[in-house]
Amino acid sequence: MGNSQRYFYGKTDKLKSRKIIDLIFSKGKSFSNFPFRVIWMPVANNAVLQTGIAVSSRNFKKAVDRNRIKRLMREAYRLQKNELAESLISHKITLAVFILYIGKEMPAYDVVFEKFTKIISRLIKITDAAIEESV
RNA sequence: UCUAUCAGCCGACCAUCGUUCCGCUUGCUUGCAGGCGGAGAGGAAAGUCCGGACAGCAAAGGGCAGCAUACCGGUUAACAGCCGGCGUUGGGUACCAGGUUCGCCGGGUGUACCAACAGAGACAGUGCCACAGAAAAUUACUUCCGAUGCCCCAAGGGCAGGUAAAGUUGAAAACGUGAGGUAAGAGCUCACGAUGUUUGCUGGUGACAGCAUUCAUGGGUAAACCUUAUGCGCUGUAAUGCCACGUAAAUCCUGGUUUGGACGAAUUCUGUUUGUCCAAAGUAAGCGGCCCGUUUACUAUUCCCGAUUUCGGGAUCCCGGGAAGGGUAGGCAGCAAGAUUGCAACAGUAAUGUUGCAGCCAGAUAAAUGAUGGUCGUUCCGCGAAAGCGGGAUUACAGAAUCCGGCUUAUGGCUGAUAGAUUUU
RNA sequence: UGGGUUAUGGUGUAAAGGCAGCACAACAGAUUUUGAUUCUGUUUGUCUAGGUUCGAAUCCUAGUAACCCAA
Repeated sequence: MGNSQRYFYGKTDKLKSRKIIDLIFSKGKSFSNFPFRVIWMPVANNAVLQTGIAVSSRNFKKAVDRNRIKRLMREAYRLQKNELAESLISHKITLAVFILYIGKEMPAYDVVFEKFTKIISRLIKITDAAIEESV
């Protein structure tokens, strides 16, 4: 790492393991910031921060719309997640996060971007608090 | 200009950041990070409605059941697709005769036009056809008649009986019109016509068409059962094979024979024990429904009880089958060169096929192909005589998931070709 | 990805091809000083589009929506 000016969201940064996803959904903690719902949990893993993204096919029947929303979410996350990663590195924990879109209408990119800034700052706050508790 | 059909295309470039795969390269922690280069959604990728390829079920046999298809010929790997033809129905148009209130009306025939057709069989059989109506398929309500027979008997009437021409109903009513015939009637007979059937001839590969002939005329429904013909074994790439990790080598249920023959061995030697092979029966499993047929297996240690050569019952071990349950959620192959794409020539009415040349064209797996800005192009709105200026949009339907051939459904705009209609010259 | 089932008033559910019912709900009226209960009446429907048939909720074809299963 150390090159924090660059904004990657590659293969290793994505949460792909079925095992961890099942674990996170059954035992992880969550909060909502409409139209998003965030599920997170500290997990022992090789990567510092892994994030998954999903849109319900119940709310969006067409694959085109689901892909569109996921692309917007990925873009917003990619540009803002470095702050969170740095905080995690300084605290020396690894985190798994899963973000769901629970709205029922197509979002605009500006709204998604603003919501993600709030989500990221809240995640940083929460992890700091958790570390202090455990210490 | 509009409509229909067919074919083609859906913005271009630059900058910044990013994404999946491949190749080269640098670094080391040997599978990760950086750099450079290349490739990266569709006509329907969709629905999953058909047909195949491919894989597994040992091999994929026969019959029944089940499912699908249904005019003919061609095409194809195959198809319920496609192409060409045949027939039926409807429309249009032309002609013919008729009626007319001169506006037109209904009928018949032909056709090189257009459209639709689940377009085999209702003369193999069974079922069904509400309400209405006499009657919905061997029937008779109102009628008509009562020649024949019987009764009252002058006329005439009644009954038995005959009849289905006329009437009403209905979606559908027992070939149509005319004449003969009769007691009244009836294809009962005849003429013309309609429809079907038998046989023959001609043309056509064939569906079929034309002509002659024979017999008939009792509706509809097979997207009711069914009959005939043809085809189909079942399951699907999350199939399947391999590697790694891990669990349960646990639990429950069930099966693990009999007879005969040949050859050999042992022995207490004409009887026992045992090995191999063959045959028959039996049991189990497979050929995913059933039957036939067929294939494979029937290898087993020790102990206890009854009985005491044989045998019966039970437990344990081993093997086969099944049930429920436990574990894994990682990787590789399948998996991207093919019924392939483009162009040309040839064969064919066409669908399509053959040959030649050139090309390699997505491969993800919580699932890549994106975001921002600018210029140009396209288009919309407003102002304006115009040049132009300002603002907006950059699009419809829609996102690969094993791969192909079709079908169906959703779809905005632009370009070209063909056909038709209208207007102007 | 592959396979299957269903669709009938606002809700739950019946109906051999022949008048589309039942219960609850809603609304109105009666009873009651008022409300509840009870009684009477009314409204609202075969998922959509074609086809077969004289006639379709039912049969056939295509579509739409909802649900379920395999791992």
